[in-house]
Amino acid sequence: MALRHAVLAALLGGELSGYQLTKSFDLGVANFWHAQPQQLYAELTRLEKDGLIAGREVVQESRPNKRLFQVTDAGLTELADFTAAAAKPAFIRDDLLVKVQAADHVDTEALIAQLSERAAFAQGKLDLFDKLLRNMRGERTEDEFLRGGDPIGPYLTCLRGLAFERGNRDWCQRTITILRARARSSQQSI
Amino acid sequence: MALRHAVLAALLGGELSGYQLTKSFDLGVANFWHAQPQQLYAELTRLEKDGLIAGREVVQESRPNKRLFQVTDAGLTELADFTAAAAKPAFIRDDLLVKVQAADHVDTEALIAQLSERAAFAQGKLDLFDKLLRNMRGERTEDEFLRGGDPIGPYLTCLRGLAFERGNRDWCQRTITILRARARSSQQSI
DNA sequence: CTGTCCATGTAAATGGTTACATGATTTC
DNA sequence: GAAATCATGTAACCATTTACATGGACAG
Repeated sequence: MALRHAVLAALLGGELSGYQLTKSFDLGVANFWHAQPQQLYAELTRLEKDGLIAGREVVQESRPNKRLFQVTDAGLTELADFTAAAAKPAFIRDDLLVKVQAADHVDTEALIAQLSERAAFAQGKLDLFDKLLRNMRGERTEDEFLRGGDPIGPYLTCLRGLAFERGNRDWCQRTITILRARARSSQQSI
Repeated sequence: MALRHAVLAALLGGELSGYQLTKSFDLGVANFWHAQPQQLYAELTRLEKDGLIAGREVVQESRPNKRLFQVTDAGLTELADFTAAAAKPAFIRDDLLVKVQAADHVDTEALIAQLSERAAFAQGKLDLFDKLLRNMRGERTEDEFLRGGDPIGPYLTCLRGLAFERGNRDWCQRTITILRARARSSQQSI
């Protein structure tokens, strides 16, 4: 049951509406978790019912009203308890890897197409994360920010997201190169 | 619905029993997917009913009988179709990252304890993957194996697993260092 | 004689995805 | 005039986890 804690963690930066939460969880800005809008709205309702967040209505004129939520003291306690408890290891679970696992038995071109797409996607996220990091640290160098910048949590998770996507991109590109080379040499031997 | 394809991909290497499948999916040997034993047994039943795998009973003396499964032609077709279809992007979903996201609001020591544990876990997987890779390529150098070794699929996914766990370990260690340094300097300023 | 490995499941509960629904406003 | 953005949900379905169950063989 970590979605609730992910939402709590996301709200620590300041109050947000369901819609704004949706945006951050969607664009991968919240690289520490991923969730559908429907899940978020449902979770917000539950969290408020349980008193872990408090919502306030904001009336708007030329757009629908919205509710902004912020973490309560009870919410902070809940997060502290969650942090103290043991974390389960995170496993990879990826369609694309399943396909590559079967590489010897499926069409190489189809595989390469998907790897390219994934590499491009990863590059997109890389660019985004890079921008976010620069934004967070402002004028400071990375070292300066890491030593005393504030808040540090989102910066650290963003660094993990960056490394993950870099790993993704590099592996995809390398795999493409390998598969292409093998395709060429097996053609020659026919 | 990719568990079925993960199972099919895992069976490509040769026929396996449910129990043997369990082992590989458990130990992270199948780094492309992760699943509980119960899920695997259920999926095997379904796959056999759908004719994508065929099982044969193996009678044993001093241990329970078992059923070995292998992929049928229909199963291979199914895998090919799956490979041709677009893959969804893989998202990180990790308890530990949620905790780090909240780093500014929770106990630093608890966080560091968890990061150390994760780093050790990642190191364990690194060692395992390294051994697996060496096993697969035998006498050959990595380059030789990548150029013509067989099967290549499992080798490629294992490389991804290796890179992922290396990323995990390095990030955990770096994060620990950063958090410790900050804890020290904030103590001095009190 | 206790614990681990082999071997296979069922049942209940929780978590996540997909499809559907609504309606005003601003931007192209 | 069409599409995207803001704003919030409900309902049905699928996937995953957790708990429970069984039983012989072998190692310490």
